[in-house]
Formats: sequence, C-alpha cells, structure tokens
Amino acid sequence: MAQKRTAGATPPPQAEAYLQIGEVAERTGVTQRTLRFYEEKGLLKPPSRLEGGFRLYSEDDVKRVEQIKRLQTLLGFTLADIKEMVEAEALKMQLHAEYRKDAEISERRAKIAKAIEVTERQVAVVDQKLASLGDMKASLEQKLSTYRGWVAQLDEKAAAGSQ
Amino acid sequence: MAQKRTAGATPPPQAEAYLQIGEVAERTGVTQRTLRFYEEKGLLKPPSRLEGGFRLYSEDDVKRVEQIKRLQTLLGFTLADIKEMVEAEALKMQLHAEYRKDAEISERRAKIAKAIEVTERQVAVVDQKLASLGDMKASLEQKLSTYRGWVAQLDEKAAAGSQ
DNA sequence: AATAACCTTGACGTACGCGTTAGATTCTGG
DNA sequence: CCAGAATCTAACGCGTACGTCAAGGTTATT
Repeated sequence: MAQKRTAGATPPPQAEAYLQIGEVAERTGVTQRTLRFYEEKGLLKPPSRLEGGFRLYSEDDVKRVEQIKRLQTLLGFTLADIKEMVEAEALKMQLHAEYRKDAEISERRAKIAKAIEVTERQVAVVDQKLASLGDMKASLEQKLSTYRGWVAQLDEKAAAGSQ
Repeated sequence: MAQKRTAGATPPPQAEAYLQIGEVAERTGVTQRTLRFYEEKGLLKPPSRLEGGFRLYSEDDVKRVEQIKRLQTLLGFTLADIKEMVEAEALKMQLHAEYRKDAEISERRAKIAKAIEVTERQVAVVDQKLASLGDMKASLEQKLSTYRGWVAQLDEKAAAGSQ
C-alpha cells in the first residue's frame, strides 16, 4: 500500500488534516506522555488511529490541549477540575446534537439547567480569583511605589551631597 | 514555676500575644503538619519557642499563613514561587531596617533595584493571570447566554403548544 | 503526683502530574 | 526490502505538598 489508511474502528472525520502525537506535542509544548496521560484521565477524548495504532489528532484536539494548559498553569486548576469543565463542554455538545431531535422537553430542560448551574459555579470561582488577583496587584503596586519613593529619597540625598 | 516562661534562645518579641501551633492551625484552617512543613521549607520563619520546645506564633505569622494559602489555592502558585515572594518581602523588611542606618548608598540602591525588579515580574505574572481569567469569564458568560437562549426557545415552544 | 491535653521529632505513606526507560511495532525514505 | 525514525503499551520513578502514625516530652488541672 502506497497510502496511509485509517483504522476502521475509529476513522478520522474524513479530511486529510490530521496530526500525529509528535506534532501535537511540538505545537502545544507538552510532551507525548502528557497527551497520553490526558487521554487516560479522560481530559482528551480517545483520538482516531491509523491502522497501526498511531494516534491521529484534530485541530480541535490541539485547541483543547492549549485550553487545558491555560487552565492548569495560569489559573491553577487541578486536572480533576478541568475534567469537570471538559465534561460540561461535552454535555453542551450533546445538548446541541439533541437540539433538533424530538427528545423529551423536560429532560432537555433538566440538562440545560444542570449546565447552567455548573457554568455559574465556574463563573463564581473565576470571580473570586479575579478579586484576589486584583487585591494582589494593588498591594504589589503599593510596594512598588514605596520602593520608588525610597529611590527618590536616595536621589535627593545624592543631589544635596554633590552640591 | 507558676508562670510559663519563654526560651532564652529565641524569646518572643515581648508581649503576651502568642499562639501555639494548635490555635494557629484552627484559625488558619491548615494542619499543624502544614505549619511545620512551611517552616521546614522556609516559608515561615522559625517561630520562638517555650522552654519545653512548643512553638509560639505571632499574629503576623497567622497573616503570612493566610497569605500563603491564598497564593496557593486561589492563584495556583507553587510553594517555591511563594517562597520567592516571601523572601522578597523579607528583603523589604531588611531594607526598611537599614533605612535609618548609614549603610552604603550604592548598596542600598542595588537592593532596592532588585526588589523593584522582582516585584515588577510579579505584577507581570498577575497581569497575565488577570487577562486569562478575564477571557475565561467572557467565554463562560457567552456559554451561559447560549444556554439561556435555549431555555427561552423551549419556553416558546411550550407556550405555543399549550395554546 | 497523676492524668488529660497538647506538643515534639522522626519517618513512612499518599495523591497528583507527569518523566523515563524498555522493548516491541509501525511508518517513511532510499 | 530494509535502515532509521516515530509511535505503541506497560511499568516503575520522581518531585510536590502534605497525611498519618509512632513514641515519646511538656503543660495544665485536679
């Protein structure tokens, strides 16, 4: 066979735009181990595979990895937290898929209500962090202005001494 | 001896306002183990002791523990990061103590410059986190409004169906 | 002086988030 | 068709941030 073929079990959407794990690792700055680890932990959906078993990632997968990294390193969420958020996202997709089908309306209501609840909790957490960070920034700038005041005083003394 | 006496090696400032580790733990919500751990790691200065070896903490120590916890749990800094910040704070105190003494002016300048540099880096980090959190909040609220739109649509259908 | 309540220093255990081989398999270029 | 690069699974290792005994010593109370 001259062409790469994809596994029958989990074919990629249908386009040519796939990425192997090495490329994803390079583009996202995480290691291959980390990508497999996220998959194990349910943070990334099991990607499609080549016949031989090589993972094939989509651009969406890349975006999700970047999202995970931001949540983790910049905002200090645990992977468990992030998994919850990812699952909420999956739920949203599920809702979207059901949107045009004739599912039970009350059931749809319940799911949406749940999604709203989860999201509102997330907003509350983010608000708390924003407030804390704001306080912190204020106190840091307070410190900076104190330091700069000291430098100014030293400058004055130096000027007075040299006259 | 009818009165508790403090150890000669490291007497507390001089007042009666001291706290044993259990009280500090209770007031800050961390465990005693955590307080000793922070001390081991240099995040808390070794507190004074009673003759028998019991740790005696000050109100300032309590505040520092609370600060550490905020930095850690809300903002996601590692203890190593926090140690750096605490040391910067110690440097500030050192500067303040030297402030009225006749230390070398150029040396003082250098120390202040260093403190400013460290603090500015911290501000930059905080700004990045603020920006990320802002983005995140916006996208969460975007999601919320999408969900609420869905609910509204369901409401419409229900109203139409019941007429 | 006995006893409870609190504290001490080890020292080993644990959960999280990956790092690091190891050995086999698969893919790509010549 | 085969060398060499990329990937696979499995499994043990490691740094961080503590938890959890264990075996005592100290302080307060009676």
